[in-house]
Amino acid sequence: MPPKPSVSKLVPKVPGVPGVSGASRRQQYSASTKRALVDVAEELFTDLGYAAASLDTIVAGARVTKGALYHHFSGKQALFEAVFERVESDASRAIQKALRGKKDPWEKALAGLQAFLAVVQEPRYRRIVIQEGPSVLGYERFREQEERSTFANVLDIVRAVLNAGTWELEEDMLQTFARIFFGAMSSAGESVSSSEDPIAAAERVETAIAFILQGFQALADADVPLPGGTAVGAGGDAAETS
Amino acid sequence: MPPKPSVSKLVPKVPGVPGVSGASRRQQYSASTKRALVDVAEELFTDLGYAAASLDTIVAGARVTKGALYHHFSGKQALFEAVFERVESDASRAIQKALRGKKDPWEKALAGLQAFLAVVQEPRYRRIVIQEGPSVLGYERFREQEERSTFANVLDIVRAVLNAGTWELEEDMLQTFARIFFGAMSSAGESVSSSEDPIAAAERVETAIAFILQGFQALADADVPLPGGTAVGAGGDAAETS
DNA sequence: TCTGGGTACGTACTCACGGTATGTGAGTGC
DNA sequence: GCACTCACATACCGTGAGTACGTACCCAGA
Repeated sequence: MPPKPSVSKLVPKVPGVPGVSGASRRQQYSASTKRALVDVAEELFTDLGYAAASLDTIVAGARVTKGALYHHFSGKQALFEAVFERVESDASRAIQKALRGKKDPWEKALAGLQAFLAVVQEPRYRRIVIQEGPSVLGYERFREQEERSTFANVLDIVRAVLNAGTWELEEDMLQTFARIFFGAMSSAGESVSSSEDPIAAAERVETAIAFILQGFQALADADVPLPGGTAVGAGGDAAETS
Repeated sequence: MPPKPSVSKLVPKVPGVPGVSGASRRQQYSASTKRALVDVAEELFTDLGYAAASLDTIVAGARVTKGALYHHFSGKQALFEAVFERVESDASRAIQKALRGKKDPWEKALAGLQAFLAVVQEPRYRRIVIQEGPSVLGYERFREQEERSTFANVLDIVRAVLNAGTWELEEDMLQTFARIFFGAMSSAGESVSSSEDPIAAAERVETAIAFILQGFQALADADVPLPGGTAVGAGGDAAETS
């Protein structure tokens, strides 16, 4: 049996401010419902997780039907990806904003660290990007996305800090350091936000990272080169305590 | 209609070595099918991921039915958890084995780092623990598990290294440092195993971490205290190149 | 040796959920 | 005013997790 006629429900969800929009009414409505879908999806994915957030619940929350959803997105994963990208780009912008104006690399690093720690404590970032991202998108796609947003910021900062030392790093090594710091801060951020005293925990993390950076500085001052070969062995000798 | 009688299929999957096992035949058979389920599940979860690995496929692979599965496990998630625990404990054992005999903290750290990097490149560890773990188990449960296995090793190493310096660290700070290193190495491990030249990438990671540890050592030698307060500000001053 | 009980499954089913096929009316360009 | 298409709504399907229930086999006790 074909679908019943049914009274029209195509009413504008948001009237659309007549300010700058040069799009037609149809386009405005369409964009509005699409945004509504992403909004609701973001909330439900954050609260329930990807698997537990059903499409029925999402479309109900956006007051549309699955037809609308599948018109705008190719499936559940694509919807998640849209949410993911928005959360990511928001995070990236927040970090860049914190970096604005900072010129000294160490100051920049500290500001970036604080901004990153703040971001990583947002429930939506934790859940959607860190927790569910890798398993829903697959690690490859996840990494691609990260690469050109939040991770790019970290790479920037690390580049600034390390090039401020006496060494000239090659790109691969820079990437490695950036990966290490990125992972360190992600993990630290998780532990901060799941701590019972997040403020104190955040301070500890800042202290720890700052300490590591201080170590860099000390090595730079002492003109210690980055060992390029196998491991620490070459210039490091058998290092006892002191 | 009630289920048809059906010919018996309860044949031993593994005859059971009569060596040490003091259990009855029934118990042996039971344990055998349970192990078979976990084996197949581990493989399928690793290859396909949690969501894409259906229970039907798993039980078919283990040549049993869902009845058997639900007799041994309360559900899909419980099965995953069993797999998770096994992978985790294997990893933990591998790391502990690498640490055996090492007395010098720095040597111990390097050995632990190498072992961890090796573990984190195993597909099953990457997929089941790092990738799917947090989203399937939920971050809390995931963390609990990690806390008493792989992370415990890292904490151990960090404790040894940091206490080898001139500082006496309080427990919270140790945990923070351990978290940071744990995250750093997880992330680094991921990047290593998804690199097109994993060996070179692993070397870079070792170099980077060793360099960070060298920084620690330099600070220890210079009797630099761990700043307890807010940030690096105090002793750091505006550090230009050199 | 027989028998009752409990363990270790097998079978058939339900229900929720992601995805699809198809219909339809409001906008839009002409 | 009219055809056409876009932006949805409706009804349906397949799959897969979980469940209810039945049964064969093992083992302990009499």
